[in-house]
Amino acid sequence: MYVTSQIKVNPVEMQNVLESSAVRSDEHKTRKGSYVFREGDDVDYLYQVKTGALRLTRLLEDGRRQIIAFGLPGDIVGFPSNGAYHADCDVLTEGSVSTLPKSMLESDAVCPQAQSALLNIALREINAMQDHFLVLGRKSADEKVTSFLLALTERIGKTSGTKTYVDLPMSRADIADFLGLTTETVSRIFTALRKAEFIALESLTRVVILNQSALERLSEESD
Amino acid sequence: MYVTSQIKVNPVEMQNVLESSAVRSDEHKTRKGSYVFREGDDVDYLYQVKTGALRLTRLLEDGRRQIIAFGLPGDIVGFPSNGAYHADCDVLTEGSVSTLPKSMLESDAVCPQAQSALLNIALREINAMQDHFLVLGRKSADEKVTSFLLALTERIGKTSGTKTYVDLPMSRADIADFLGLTTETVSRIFTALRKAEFIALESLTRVVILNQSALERLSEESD
DNA sequence: CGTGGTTTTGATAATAGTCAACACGAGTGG
DNA sequence: CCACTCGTGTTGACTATTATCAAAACCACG
Repeated sequence: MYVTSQIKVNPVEMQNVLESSAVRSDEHKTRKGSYVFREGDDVDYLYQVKTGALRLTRLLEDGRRQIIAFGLPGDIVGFPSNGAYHADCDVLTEGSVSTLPKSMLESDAVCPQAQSALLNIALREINAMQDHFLVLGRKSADEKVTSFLLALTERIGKTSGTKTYVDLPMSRADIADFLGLTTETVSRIFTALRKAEFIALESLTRVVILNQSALERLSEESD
Repeated sequence: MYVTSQIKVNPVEMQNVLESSAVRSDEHKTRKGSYVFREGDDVDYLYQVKTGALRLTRLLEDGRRQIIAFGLPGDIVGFPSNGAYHADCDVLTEGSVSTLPKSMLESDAVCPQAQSALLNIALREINAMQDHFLVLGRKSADEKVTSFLLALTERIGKTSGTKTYVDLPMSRADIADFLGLTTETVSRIFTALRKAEFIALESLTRVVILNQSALERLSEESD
């Protein structure tokens, strides 16, 4: 998951392509805090998130951390580079993933259909990552946080009656490491948004969207 | 081209796969300042840079600019999303590109070999972009500029006798927009590196690497 | 109810941005 | 061949934003 308002494609559709293909997809549970894979491990599977949330992390030698992406329902994670995973992946919220065999990636294509589907997923991933470049490179802290909240709401927000809210699967520190900020800055912006009554915090993790259009304006303010 | 020290893969190898495949690749010249394609255009071809340099740009509504990547010899640009290009691509230094028909991307695979090669290229692209996230999100201005110079030297640097140098195909503003900085900051860092005698500027665009190990240290300083 | 981790808040500092002036170089036309 | 101009790059003074460091508040959990 990236901060992006890309054209939505029905994820179910793609999922179907993958499942209808001769590739068996084997579902299993994810335990909070456990690792799905680690950087450098040989790639055995790709994973499609069914429920719950994953975190993809890379580290700089000195310990600085960048969260590459969050894995939310529908996302496919675990794209290899030279046969190995290139990020750590652990579980933020328990749920389940289905595995796709790595043979899908190989050139002696067991199933060209599946490979084509995968190429399209990879292309969409590239597009989303490019959007995230804009966020990381050119947006202010407020813009980053507000566009993050909006994108997350888009993906996993819920509506009950007239109220729209989103349960954050990740900590403030995770949000900071995803957006290239510090925990304190993220926290301060949450507070400011709360004081402006653009959002409310029903709990630490439940964000109620009170004024979506104000957030949208904030997320791309130019002045 | 991203700021990254990824494992090198022989680009010629991949090129061969693509050319040996039933896909004819048709070479043609690029004129400085002209556009190869624009954001939103329907994708007709992918382009592999033979010589010269391209620039891939995306804009925020308010005009802020982010350079997504530079296209240097060997790079493949023009990956579509939903059938359209998602960045502007213009020519920084005249040279030539070869075109690869978009049919390579399609599922009724004319040539599964080529599609598999393409998937691998896309996966490598994703990997390189993830590295760039670390640069954009977690590195200081000095680290950004020095790692950029090193990566560029790696890609298109030349050695004459004992001297290593690189001719920058892009302006200071381009570097700034690639790294999420301002022109002034990039310029100041160039000056500082020159004063520290880590680099020399033989001309505005020719950077001589005087102290590579110092630059390497700077590019990942932690303090 | 205490303990440990996360979040929030505050005070201060550092980094990079902004705005403005000046320098430099390439190309143009007198 | 020498101004002149335009675009790009550099430098300086100042400002703003965000990071840092430290403390307090809050929550979750045993």
